[in-house]
Amino acid sequence: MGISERKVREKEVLRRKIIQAARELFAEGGYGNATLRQVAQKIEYSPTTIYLHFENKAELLKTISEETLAPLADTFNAIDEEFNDPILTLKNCGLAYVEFGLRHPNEYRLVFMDSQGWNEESMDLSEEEEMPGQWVYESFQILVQDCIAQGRLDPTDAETLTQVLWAALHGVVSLHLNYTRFAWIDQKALATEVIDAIIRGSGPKSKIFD
Amino acid sequence: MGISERKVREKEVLRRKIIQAARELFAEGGYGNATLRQVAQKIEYSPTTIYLHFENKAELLKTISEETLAPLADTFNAIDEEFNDPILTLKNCGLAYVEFGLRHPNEYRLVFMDSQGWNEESMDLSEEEEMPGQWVYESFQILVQDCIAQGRLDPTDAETLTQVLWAALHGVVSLHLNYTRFAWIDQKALATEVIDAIIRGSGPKSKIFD
DNA sequence: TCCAGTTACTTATCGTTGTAATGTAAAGGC
DNA sequence: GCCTTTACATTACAACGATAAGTAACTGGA
Repeated sequence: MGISERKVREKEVLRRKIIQAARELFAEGGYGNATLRQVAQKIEYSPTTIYLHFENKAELLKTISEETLAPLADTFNAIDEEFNDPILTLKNCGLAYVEFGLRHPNEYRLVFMDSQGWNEESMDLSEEEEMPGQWVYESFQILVQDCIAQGRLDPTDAETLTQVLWAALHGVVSLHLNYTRFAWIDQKALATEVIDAIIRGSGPKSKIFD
Repeated sequence: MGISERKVREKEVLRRKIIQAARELFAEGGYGNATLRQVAQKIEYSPTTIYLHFENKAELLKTISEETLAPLADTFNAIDEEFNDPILTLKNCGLAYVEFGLRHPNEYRLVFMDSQGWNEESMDLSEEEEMPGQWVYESFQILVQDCIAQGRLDPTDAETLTQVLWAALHGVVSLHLNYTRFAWIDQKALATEVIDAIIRGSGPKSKIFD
């Protein structure tokens, strides 16, 4: 019964074409400026065809954003294997996070800044379901716990420290995306300094991190 | 010639009515969900009348947001006078910033997160004009410089430290607004810890801040 | 081989949005 | 008393996301 499988494959191909076209338009003009009609025109299908593959515009964009953001998890894993030191891993993951966010501004916006559009009503995240991008928090939490377990960070509260760290890193990306023309110091230097300051400020009292 | 002055006054009254109505709708359903037609209906004028007072929807919302955010400057000044200690002032201004952002989520979003919509094209911020909300940075910069001047913070780079601090504080607000149902620790505790960690991590080596 | 049903689309359409062009009634100035 | 300006309303438009109603091709069973 290879025919129906070919159909499934072909359907998947069109789905990929939609995603690809949307991704490009989306990257050019940003989230709000991309329209379904433009996407449709780019792939030479009618606008309504998109609705056969995605519930609505929000779901299409959500799909794209999550797909784009997924590789960050791999990057985290690669860093984890490269460095044996948990503090160094934490630092480099933080840097990677910021760099990644700035390299994918539209997707970052959608997942970490614009979730208003689909978090409550249009998308139906049932009560305790995870918000998109929330796995980033959990990744950092594990790293922080590692640091505490090795006595490299103050063991009072892993949760608090993780939230502090994520907030600070997100702040760097978020402000950069918003104030693109502001006289920021070098982004990598800023990210580094943010992480270092927090790690220094959260280290065990007896031992100064260098 | 009191007649034309009355006219000006009446025009100002209508402008205030528009702003007030828009502010309410805006606060209820958020930025994107408020429509000019709803605003018009609320004040019992035609939709196009709004265009006699504001260039477009973006300018109306920008006006509202900046008006809402303005009192924060007064709060900063009040804090500055209440505490003589620059570190304490910095800490409390940071806390006030976070609290303010969370109390005015829509306006905060517009100024500090959604500026994409009007920063480059639709609004004409000529080359070196300030972005809205940028004064916050300058306020913090002055406070950081005060701390450095008194030897309470590491004097290497006021600019870097200010950016670190602002990014971290913004991150707290921004993430809270985006992940409203996330299991955040108490917002005030988080903000406090963010500021403390950074101040601790940026203090002069000889002296531990308490 | 025929035909009912499904699949994968398109076309036509709806309601809503921001906004521009045009119309209009009242008031002010000469 | 006429002309212009002011301060609105009315009408209209293009574009949007989304739905409903077609339609042509293909499929599977009798």
